[in-house]
Amino acid sequence: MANKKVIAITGPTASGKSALAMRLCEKYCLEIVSCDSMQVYKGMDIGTAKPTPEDMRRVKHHMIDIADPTCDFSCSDYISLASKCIEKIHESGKIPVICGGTGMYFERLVMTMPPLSPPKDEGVREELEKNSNESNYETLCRVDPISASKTHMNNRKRVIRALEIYLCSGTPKSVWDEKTKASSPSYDLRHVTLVSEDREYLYRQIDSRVDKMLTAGLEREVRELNLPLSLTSMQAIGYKEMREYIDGKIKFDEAVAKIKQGSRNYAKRQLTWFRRYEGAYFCDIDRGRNYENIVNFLYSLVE
RNA sequence: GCCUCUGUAGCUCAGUUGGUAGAGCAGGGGACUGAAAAUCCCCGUGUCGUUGGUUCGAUUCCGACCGGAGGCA
Repeated sequence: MANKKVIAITGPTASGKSALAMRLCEKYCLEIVSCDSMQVYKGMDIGTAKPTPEDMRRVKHHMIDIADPTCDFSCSDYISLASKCIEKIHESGKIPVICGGTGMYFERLVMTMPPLSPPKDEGVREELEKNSNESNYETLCRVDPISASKTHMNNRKRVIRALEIYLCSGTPKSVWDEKTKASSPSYDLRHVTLVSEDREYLYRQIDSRVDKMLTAGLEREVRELNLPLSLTSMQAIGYKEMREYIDGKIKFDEAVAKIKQGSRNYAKRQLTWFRRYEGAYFCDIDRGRNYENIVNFLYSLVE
């Protein structure tokens, strides 16, 4: 059976992914599968640069507004839901267009890995949180030396996750990893990733987009959500800083500066993530001058 | 006008009892398998304000000058 075609548009924040996906989908009547860890949450619209209601009327979007921001939504949840969306779109004879900047979600989705390893266990995590980095890492070295060798001791979250997997299943994380690797990709993937050789340009785009979010009412949005910083959803850039401002911990100008800074740092990490896909088509946005070329290239991928 | 403090990496500042310097942030690179907009790792040569002097040797001590902050008049 021939693999089914999937088009993907990835890249750093503010590089123009969504607009390109819209152009493509409108022309060929395709559907977008958002690949964004924060656009899944309801009510988080301005700060996540979510597609507008008008956009969503014109083109069918999936994986947006599917979770409550008070809930934990994980990568695994994303994979199970998004892969079903892709399946349905294929059944209707269309090509899904994955669009977004969450590298890990993207990676696991296109590799169609079912969530194999055990889910998180708050109790186990709580226990492990009590230990020092050294002691947790020491345990991991004993129990799963392969994972230990790939994880830095200071990376608390990862060390704890690896231990959690072992403690909950009795099988080391590295063994689970091997199993998931064995499940081969089943899509005919056309992956376009946007890059900006001119980093300064990208950073300016980001700064001005943050200003637009502020004008559009980011502060009001965060006030209305009125959620604690401890939630995963409130760790989103723009939300955590506004929360701190609203709580009187920092000044408004400081919050704005931190949002811009955080977004720039995030874009850099995204660039690092997506740069490593050797099979991807890298398109330099070239200060926006390359836009029509990229559009035409995307069109060519459909045929 | 006088007195005191101050001038070190793009920014904020350490430091050298005289042997040409190091943190945080920014910036760059990287990792990433149920928190991922999260988390973590690696990368620091800069006329140590300018200019004289003392010294084997000055960014460090002394003088003058040029910036900046404060105090007294």
